[in-house]
Amino acid sequence: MLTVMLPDGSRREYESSVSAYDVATEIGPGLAKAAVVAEVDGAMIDLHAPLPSAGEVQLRLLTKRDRAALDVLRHSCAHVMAQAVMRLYEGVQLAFGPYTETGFYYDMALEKPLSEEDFPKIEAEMKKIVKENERYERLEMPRKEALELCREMGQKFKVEHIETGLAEFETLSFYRQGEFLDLCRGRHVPSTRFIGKGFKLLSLAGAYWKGDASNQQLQRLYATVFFDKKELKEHLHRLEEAKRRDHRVLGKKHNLFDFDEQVGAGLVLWKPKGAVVRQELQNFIAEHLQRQGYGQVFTPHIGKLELYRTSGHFPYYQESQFPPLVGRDQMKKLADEGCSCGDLANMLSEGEIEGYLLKPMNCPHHIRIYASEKRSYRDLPVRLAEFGTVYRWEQSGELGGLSRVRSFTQDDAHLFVTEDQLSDEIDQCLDLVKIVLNTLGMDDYRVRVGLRDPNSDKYVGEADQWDRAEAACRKAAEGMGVDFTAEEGEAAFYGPKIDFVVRDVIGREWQLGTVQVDYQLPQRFELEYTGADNQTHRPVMVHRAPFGSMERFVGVLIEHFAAAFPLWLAPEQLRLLTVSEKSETYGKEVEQRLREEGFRIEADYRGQKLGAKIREAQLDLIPYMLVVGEKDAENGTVTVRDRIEGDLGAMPLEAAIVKLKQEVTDKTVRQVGGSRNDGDQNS
RNA sequence: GCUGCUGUAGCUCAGUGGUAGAGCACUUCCUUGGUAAGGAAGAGGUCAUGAGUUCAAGUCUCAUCAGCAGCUCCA
Repeated sequence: MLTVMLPDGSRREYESSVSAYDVATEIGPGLAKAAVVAEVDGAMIDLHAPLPSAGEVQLRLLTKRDRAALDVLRHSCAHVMAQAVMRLYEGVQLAFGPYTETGFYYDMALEKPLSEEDFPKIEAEMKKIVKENERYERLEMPRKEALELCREMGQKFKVEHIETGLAEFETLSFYRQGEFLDLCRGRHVPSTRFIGKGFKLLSLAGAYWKGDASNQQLQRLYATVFFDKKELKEHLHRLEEAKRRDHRVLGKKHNLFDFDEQVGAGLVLWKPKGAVVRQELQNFIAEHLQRQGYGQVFTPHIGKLELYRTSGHFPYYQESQFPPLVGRDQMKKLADEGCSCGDLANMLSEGEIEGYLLKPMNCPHHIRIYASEKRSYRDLPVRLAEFGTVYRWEQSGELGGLSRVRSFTQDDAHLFVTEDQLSDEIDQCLDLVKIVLNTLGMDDYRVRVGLRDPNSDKYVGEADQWDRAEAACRKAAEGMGVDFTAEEGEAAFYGPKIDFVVRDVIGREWQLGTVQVDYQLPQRFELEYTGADNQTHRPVMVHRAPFGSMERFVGVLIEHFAAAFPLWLAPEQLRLLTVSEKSETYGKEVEQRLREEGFRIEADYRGQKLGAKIREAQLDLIPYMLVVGEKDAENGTVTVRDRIEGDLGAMPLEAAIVKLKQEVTDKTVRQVGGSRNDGDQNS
């Protein structure tokens, strides 16, 4: 006898074999119709699969309101998509077809590659399959039979997967709907009818078999599905909305930065308006560095290869660096000797000839500053900060907007501390990151503690030092009072780290602020200090950058504010608008006064109607407009218009200055509440 | 780096192998208007670059450069 416990606490008993669907039918035909899949003792099971014949189980029936049911639907839809493709095209080899956070994909190899022009045809075929309402039928068989079956079907990826990834499984499952049969763990909706009309093919991309770049590249067909068409429409609408916040689009529209083919890929040109944002952020950090006892330094953009041989950056990370700069005389000599590029690379690696490197990191330079003086424990911590520009040869396919560039400026600092000071110093660094994020109202981030991957050999240093450093990071993260995840394989090659990770508008994650603990570089550079015991000791290093890089941070910030910056960051804080050309003289007086007070102000004296000037200023996302007309000239007032609130009325110029200055000092972040004043009503 | 797509005016984009187009922006003139678009005229192009096919190429082919999506990578 089987006892079924339901989430509401009720229980039902069955003598004969039943499925979750049978139970649902008994409870009510409405539930039976709405049920998509079931959960038995926490494990997903097909609705029509038989429940155990005896004992007691917890049963939960999932409907389209459950997120887990949506994942199942998407997985089922992936099968339908594969089925459609196989009906339409020859020689389709299927790889994997899972659901994702927002949809699903199927990786496959075809004789003739698909293009987006094929989408309507595939979608039409999928509609047909949905209408055919084929049942998803689960088949289980021993691995030998499964292997044989996949061989017969000519599905070489499935064969390989059974032989490698699924080597430990004795029994394998397949799902069949209509003529389509696929190796699959499940689960699925009962039949294709459940998929409905809320699906859409989205894009086509390349993907490597099993995610390995040395394997064959497949075609990945991206799509999504929702339980109803309305949800699909909303999803597509959200994607469109996100595109409007894209920093690459807004950066161009508002003249913040640019890229230029002639300058080179991944090399940012900061235009005056973008430079203001970056400079204000730097000033903001610099103020906190001063408070926290940092010393500001400047170092060159290049350094000898010897420096990076010592640090370990060269030749091991050569492929992500710009190639070394070799002296002219040396190049000539080598050329005369008939030396090949390969020979040159070898000689550089071996240190037989010297060269310079565009710096990929600032740490070695800062280390040499530390080493330039005899240090006592009384000097520690030594905190060296620099907005240091570094150069990395990112793969061409990785470049994108401000998020991934080949030259970027880190708000970098290196702390040289005693073992005893380490914990407090890490805390102080984390505080700084939190101050930055709080000030800007960015609360949508996650914290990641990056630990070494025990199976990799890319790390340098002793295991016990790593253990201590990792423990210090964990402890610091715990002390922050926010959720964090510890992730193996996310450490730097010299030590573990604590990263602040945010998402951009298209859902990609970016590491911003970072704090890293390092026992290795002090050792490689043989750094020392004299302790209270008059013995020589080795300092520990902390690398930290609250923004990460100015480029990436500004990129994220543009998307965060949709380019409508708070007053203290706005490239153009104020715009003065004259009601008519009669007020130009008074306008110039007011403009000059505000400029002297330190505001970034522009004025619009054109013979246009006020309404037109206001509209332009709104679309340009100017925080405050100062309207001056003949009445203002008489009374010595300005009529303030807030980008968000609208007309605030006339006030004496001096009163406006006080108000605006206060908002700048407070770094106030004011979010748009209304619906029509975020400047993109027209786009 | 790999796969696919894209590159036309400052911006967003039309353009059938046969004389280069629109909207916005810009310039000039008219309008002097108090809180989201006043009117008229004008200027603006090596169709990314280089080769090829063709009587003829923005359009077809190839290469290069750059961008986009995804994959791989990110000290």
